[in-house]
Amino acid sequence: MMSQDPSLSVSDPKVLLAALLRQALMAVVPQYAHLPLTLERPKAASHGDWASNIALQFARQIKRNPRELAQELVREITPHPWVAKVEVAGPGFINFTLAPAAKNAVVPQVLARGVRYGAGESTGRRILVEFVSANPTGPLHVGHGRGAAYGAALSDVLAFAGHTVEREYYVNDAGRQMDILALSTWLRYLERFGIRVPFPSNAYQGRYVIDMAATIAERHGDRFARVRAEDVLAGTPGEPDPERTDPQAVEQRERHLDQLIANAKCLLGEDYAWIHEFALAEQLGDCRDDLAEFGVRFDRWFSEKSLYDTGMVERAVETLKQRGYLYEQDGAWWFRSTDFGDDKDRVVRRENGSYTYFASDIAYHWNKYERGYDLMIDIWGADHHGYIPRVRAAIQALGLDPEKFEVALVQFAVLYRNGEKVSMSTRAGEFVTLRQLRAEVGNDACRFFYVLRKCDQHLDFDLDLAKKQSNENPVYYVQYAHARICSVLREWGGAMEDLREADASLLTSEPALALCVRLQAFPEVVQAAAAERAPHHIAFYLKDLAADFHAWYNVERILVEEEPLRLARLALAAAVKTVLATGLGLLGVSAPESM
RNA sequence: GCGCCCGUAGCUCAGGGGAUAGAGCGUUGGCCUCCGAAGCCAAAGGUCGCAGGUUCGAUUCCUGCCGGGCGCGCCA
Repeated sequence: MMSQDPSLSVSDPKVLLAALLRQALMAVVPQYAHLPLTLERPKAASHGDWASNIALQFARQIKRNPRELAQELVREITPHPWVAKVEVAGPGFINFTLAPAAKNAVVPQVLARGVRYGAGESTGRRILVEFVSANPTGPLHVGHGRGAAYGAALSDVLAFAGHTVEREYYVNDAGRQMDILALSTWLRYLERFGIRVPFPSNAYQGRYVIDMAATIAERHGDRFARVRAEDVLAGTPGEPDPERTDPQAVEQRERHLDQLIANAKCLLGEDYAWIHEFALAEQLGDCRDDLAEFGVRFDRWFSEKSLYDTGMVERAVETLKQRGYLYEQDGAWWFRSTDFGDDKDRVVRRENGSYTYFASDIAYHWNKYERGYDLMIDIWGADHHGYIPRVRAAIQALGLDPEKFEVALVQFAVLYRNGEKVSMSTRAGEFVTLRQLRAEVGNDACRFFYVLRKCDQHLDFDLDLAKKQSNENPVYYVQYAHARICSVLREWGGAMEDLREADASLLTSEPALALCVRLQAFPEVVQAAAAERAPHHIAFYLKDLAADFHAWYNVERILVEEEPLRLARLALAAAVKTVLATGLGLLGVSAPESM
């Protein structure tokens, strides 16, 4: 692992310093030389480029005065051309100041590795990321958009960090919600033929349902309309007063809807399945197209229905029963999730014999485990947080390792226009769709804004800011830096290959070296973003990188007369361009050559 | 009531057991004979919600409170 002679073949200053410190520890306190080392970038420039607090952290257990220990360690640190200064500061920090050569050495490294600069070595870990997984019962809205942007960016960051990542969308194609969609479509279709059944308040209100009904009518005429309104309504309790929100009224509305569904199935026979499938295909196709246009792709669309078809759901429930985690009460089968810390036990099989959503979800997660991943990350809306304990409980009850299961909760996104909240009501069908948002602000701004916050933070999405094509908009700020570099490279007109030979040691100004240090930090940022499941680190890094570039650009001319210096500066600019493009790519944002 | 998330500059937010707490926007003042001014530089702006605790050291960790958001179905 650690080189015996750190002066040889070290390309990363941090690795070098760690080795030097380790050697010093061996010399001073050999019995504690195994202690974990900490090296961090100090906030204040006067504290050097890297600082270690080991003397402070271990002074007590070594029973030494921290400053003295630090001084002794410093004396034992082997001189190295990359290290300009080592000093003890404050209560016992060891501050390292690097020589310019330790910083500008990053430029040829970036150019050599190109788009792979910053990529971690393959870990061999297989990670499954499941995200979006919205019911295909209507268009994706802005909340789904955030989950999509976060999941896609996280997946890409994990993959870039060295893991083997699969992206999956769980399609809820088997439940009651799909029946409600099929019913809604059919009722809208009947309306076209003058068969007036009052449209239930809890059915899908959206315009897209009417559109689907029109499509069916165009293709099949009145094939599904040979019924009478009274037959459709037969046996329904009717809808209570729309004003009523008491439990009885809510319950009656649901019964009303369920009876309509039952009647539809009965009246349509085989044709019901046709409408059901048509609606599913339409909505899923729409969703898929929407996400593809958004730059979000999946390796697998996993059907909930397939879990029933292959008997997985039944098998999962039976297994839990055999293991003694189920009991019968009120005609339903309950899972003892409280045995594993859940607030209450949960129904897996209803009184009427049908399985709950939870049952198929148990089967789904079991299936994921059987596929042998090292880690499974589910990305859910924050409103599902109460669901975590029961899924984890089921995993444990099946004898699976809960450590391999992780949930990232994504908080809501609230849109603001003209400084005011854009109101959204799912009930009235007045929600802003992801499509509308993308059309209004563009894919790049959407993707960037969505991942600008950590996922557990509420997101205020300022539409006006996202649309602005100016310096106020962070997306353009970063993209502008990229375009600006492309412009300079065009102006120069040479070949990238020539830049690999450039003498980066000529880069010695403070702004140029600061930029080099920023480039050096990129691999660390990638690793941190992956480990913390926090792609927003990439976004913030890109803003910092762009800022450092603009600052340098404004004080030093790149296309100077002297050939070696010109090539050195071009090489630095090209390295920045490479990392900007890589980082933007991880977030699904384009890196324009001009704008 | 219980659970989860959040309280950091006027606004939106990073950060996080250490040394003087950061960025963008907004405000104010500068910088284009010069590679893209969609840029840069500078100024101003803070009791890191409140109170205890742990620690050599807390804005960071723990507890309690206050404030905001979201959940708590034989829905998915």
